[in-house]
Amino acid sequence: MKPTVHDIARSAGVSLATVDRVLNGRPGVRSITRERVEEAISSLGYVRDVAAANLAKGRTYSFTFILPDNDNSFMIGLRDEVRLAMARSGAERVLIRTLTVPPFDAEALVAALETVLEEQPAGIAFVAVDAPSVRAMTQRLKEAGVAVVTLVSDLPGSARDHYAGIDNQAAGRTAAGLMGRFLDGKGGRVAVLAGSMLLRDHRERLEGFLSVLAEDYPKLAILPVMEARDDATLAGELVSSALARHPDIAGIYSLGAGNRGLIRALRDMKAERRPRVIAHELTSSARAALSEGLIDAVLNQDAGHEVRSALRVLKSKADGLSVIAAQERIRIDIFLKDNLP
Amino acid sequence: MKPTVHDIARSAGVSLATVDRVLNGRPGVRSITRERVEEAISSLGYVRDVAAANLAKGRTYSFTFILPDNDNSFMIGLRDEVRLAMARSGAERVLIRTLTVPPFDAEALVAALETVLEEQPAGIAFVAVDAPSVRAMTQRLKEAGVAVVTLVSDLPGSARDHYAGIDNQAAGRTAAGLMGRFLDGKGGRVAVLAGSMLLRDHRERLEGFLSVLAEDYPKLAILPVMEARDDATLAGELVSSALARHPDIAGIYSLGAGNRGLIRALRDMKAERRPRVIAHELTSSARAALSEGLIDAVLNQDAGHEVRSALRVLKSKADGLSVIAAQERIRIDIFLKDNLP
DNA sequence: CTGAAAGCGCTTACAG
DNA sequence: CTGAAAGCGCTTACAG
Repeated sequence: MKPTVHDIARSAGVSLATVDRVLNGRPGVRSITRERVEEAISSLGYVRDVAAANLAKGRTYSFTFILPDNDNSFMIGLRDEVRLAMARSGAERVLIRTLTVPPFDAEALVAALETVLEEQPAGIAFVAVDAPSVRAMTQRLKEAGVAVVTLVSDLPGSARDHYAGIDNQAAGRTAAGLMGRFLDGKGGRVAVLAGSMLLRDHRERLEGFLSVLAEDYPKLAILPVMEARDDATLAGELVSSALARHPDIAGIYSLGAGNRGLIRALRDMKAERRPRVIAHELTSSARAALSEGLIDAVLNQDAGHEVRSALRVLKSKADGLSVIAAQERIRIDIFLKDNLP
Repeated sequence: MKPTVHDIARSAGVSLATVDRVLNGRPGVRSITRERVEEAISSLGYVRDVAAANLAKGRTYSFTFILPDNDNSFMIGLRDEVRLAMARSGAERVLIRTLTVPPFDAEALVAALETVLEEQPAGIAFVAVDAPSVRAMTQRLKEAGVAVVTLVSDLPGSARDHYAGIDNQAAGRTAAGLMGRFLDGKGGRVAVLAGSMLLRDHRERLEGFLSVLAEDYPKLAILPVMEARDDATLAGELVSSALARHPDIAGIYSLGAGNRGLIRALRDMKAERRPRVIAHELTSSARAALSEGLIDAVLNQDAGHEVRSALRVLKSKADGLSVIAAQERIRIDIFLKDNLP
């Protein structure tokens, strides 16, 4: 049978309270006693029953998610997933709070984190804005013993415990690998539609995309990046005018949001003139465009997975447990019309 | 505060034991009493604390995994993942047993299931062999109240609770969608290398592949399917001779195991003559071939995810809980050399 | 510095 | 048909 605290107490000749003190690294135990207990723990091969511990502690994990109030489909979906997690969380002694902040606003994010810190939650997940002030704040959170997970957008080099999101460089490289093979034997120009170069994930995708094209497909000519600020109308205009100016555009990589405008521009073209198109995020309009054949491939990050993973990691960190790395890796899903879920 | 059994007992004016009987649908409660308790449960919005219940029950879930003793990389990896899960399971009152059986052998599988049934486990996961006897056995397992999950290979139309594996039809379609786009503007023949048409997953992949090629890329000519029985040597010979006979082979879809032989044949060719190649399962040799540029894309099922998902589902079913469908969908991973994990 | 006792939310014999 | 009491594995005041 699995050994329990009782077995350890008996074997070490101490009381339950002392076992508990040693188990949880609490002070007030003579080192001789501590050693006796530790000896018993390891010789019996004790592993703590976390569920029982939490029950006894009457512990409810309180976690806060800070999400930008962006109104694009992806962020809406992300907020929905957090809401779903909140609904499920009751059964698992987890209390999730949500805070929304204006997007891309480091000051607002820092202010929100400050507020949350005062509530002393067990953990925080937030969509990072890449700024020194956010890094400094993250450091303070960690010093206060709060588990910190960045969600969707990372803060590399900061003190955060974990990043729940995709590798955007790899996503860009993958898009290039696909595009290069799609256009192999055809040639032509490649257009890139981005949201904003101020966004770290967009920059990283672009970087990955360009580096692979340059290295593996040098014959493909790349047009200057168009920035549509994740705005569908602007995206549509930019794409239409680029297509008008360069009739030899053979491929388009849309690495940001606002795909509805892109799709409209594509639909306006003659079918046989349409370029190969790779876009991000499987929104309902992207899904429709895939089925219709307007978009060839969609790279997707699963918001549900990201939220569940963030939660699992927060819980593990709050318990001081380790995570299963392979399980928490957020993958880049690639969808063609043929493998739509 | 979350209501507990005590609150219900007080509110309904009964004892804890009676609350428990109603909660667990056990007999021996007058219907008037039962109604009073149910009234209290719903009016207080009670949700049971599963962790506490399991602690009280002293319950250990016992699950059995039945795995074929195939020696290809994928099956070896699958068995490794089950072993990892066993190592982790101690902490969660889960006991996992493993049984290996000869592959593709319905009788052996049925015999193994029979043995396992006598041990009355809470649940069973097995790599299905598609046969009526296995279906009948599955039915008996369910009648005995055992949770049943098929792993990697499904048994459609049977009584199993869940399938933890990919949609192989969709995988074949996806391969075709990629291949069609890779060869668009080039033309040529497409060769298909399979393990055995007796394997349901191979048949389904082929079916998906052929249907999309026929519908969307009618200009691509498809050579008769080669069956290499998942044997690397045979695969190498078949591919080499096909390439010799048909110098215009522009694409190869390898939908089974035994890719080492295929890779050898590819390496022997002049680089500029090499076809586009799509294969299955990210084994170490496939990974190397991707990096080397011998293989263009690998469709992969993550054995670790499949095992963890199977376990989660078995646990939920054993507890009579529902599962998060989106979380348990096993995705078809697509790897280029650019997004290798 | 250490221990006895009560309690977390549930279940389980046992008694009536 | 119903209930009082003990117990699952841990933690937490409180007392000494």
